[in-house]
Amino acid sequence: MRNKKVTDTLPDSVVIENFDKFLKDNGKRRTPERSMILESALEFSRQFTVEDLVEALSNKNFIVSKATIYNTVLLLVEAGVFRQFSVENRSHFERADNVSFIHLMCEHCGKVKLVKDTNFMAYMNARRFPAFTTSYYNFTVYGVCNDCARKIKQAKRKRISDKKVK
Amino acid sequence: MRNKKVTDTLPDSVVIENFDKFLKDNGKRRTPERSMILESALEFSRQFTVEDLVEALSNKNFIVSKATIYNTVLLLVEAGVFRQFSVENRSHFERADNVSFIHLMCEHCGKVKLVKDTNFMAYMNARRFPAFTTSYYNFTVYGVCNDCARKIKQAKRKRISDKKVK
DNA sequence: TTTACTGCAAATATTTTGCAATATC
DNA sequence: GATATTGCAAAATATTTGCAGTAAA
Repeated sequence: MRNKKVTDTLPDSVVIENFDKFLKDNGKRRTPERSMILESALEFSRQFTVEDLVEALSNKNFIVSKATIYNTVLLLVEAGVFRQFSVENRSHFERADNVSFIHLMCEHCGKVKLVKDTNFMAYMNARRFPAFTTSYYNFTVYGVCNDCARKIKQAKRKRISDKKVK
Repeated sequence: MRNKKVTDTLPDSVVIENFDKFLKDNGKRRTPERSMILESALEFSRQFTVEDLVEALSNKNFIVSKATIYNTVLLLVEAGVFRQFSVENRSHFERADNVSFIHLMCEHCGKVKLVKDTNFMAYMNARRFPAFTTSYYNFTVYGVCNDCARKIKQAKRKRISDKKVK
């Protein structure tokens, strides 16, 4: 049982195959834009926004219009490859095979760390709710990461010494 | 244990007092707009949007500008009375004392049901994460409520019979 | 050759901001 | 009376849409 992979994510190649299949099955086309966008999206280890994608693509000198990026990420969501959610009224995306991880979101820098908790997952996977059919769940813990805690403490110290100067 | 109130939240009067204290402590003023907005916000048993508030207030013939409503709900969040989150890139608000409930969100109608799970709460209250200081958490289960499941089934049946007619 | 896709620009929706008039403390 | 708050309108931000030209199948 040790280290039995519960939700380690699919290899990228499988994700790409799955998306190709989705396109074919739905009479949609495989275009260089779509391939590049998926490839770049998979390079994010965590979540990303449309803006992040624009930047990542432009760093590779691959210029794609925003309309196409929006179109494509929504297609990826439809295909079940990524999951869309909303943070501060902006769409974020993350691999659909990441969802059963606990998300630690830092309220200060916005970064998300994924944590696996097999006890919790086992419990939740077995859990049923009355009059409700579960499709997936998202567990996000909000707080402050140590990096930011340190910065906040330093800033506070500075503010106090500034006061003394006055 | 039976029928123990679903949400053991604070009484509204206490919430109002807390907000008043927050205003006083921060050199802010108590205005009729702020009082009415808080009162209306507390009448939502679950989450609500700014648009919901506009409607609720206008039903009471209390016309407040959107700018003031935005200003006030953000103040309520700052005061720790409500929590703000984002669904489909729109701000939603809910009482901060609701957060430790499991949220069952119907992907079809968007309604949220709160469920208490003492096992889960006890586990999470004790849970610590490395290099991270928790402030609160949100556990949302996405799926389809029975009401919507029924509607979807009916719609499907209709589609099939429509096809036969063709 | 058909028609799905791309990219641009315009449209939409939500939230934020600047500022004059007003009301609270 | 000083200044925080309100409301309006304009600005900012993210996303969606319409459409002409382009390219995948």
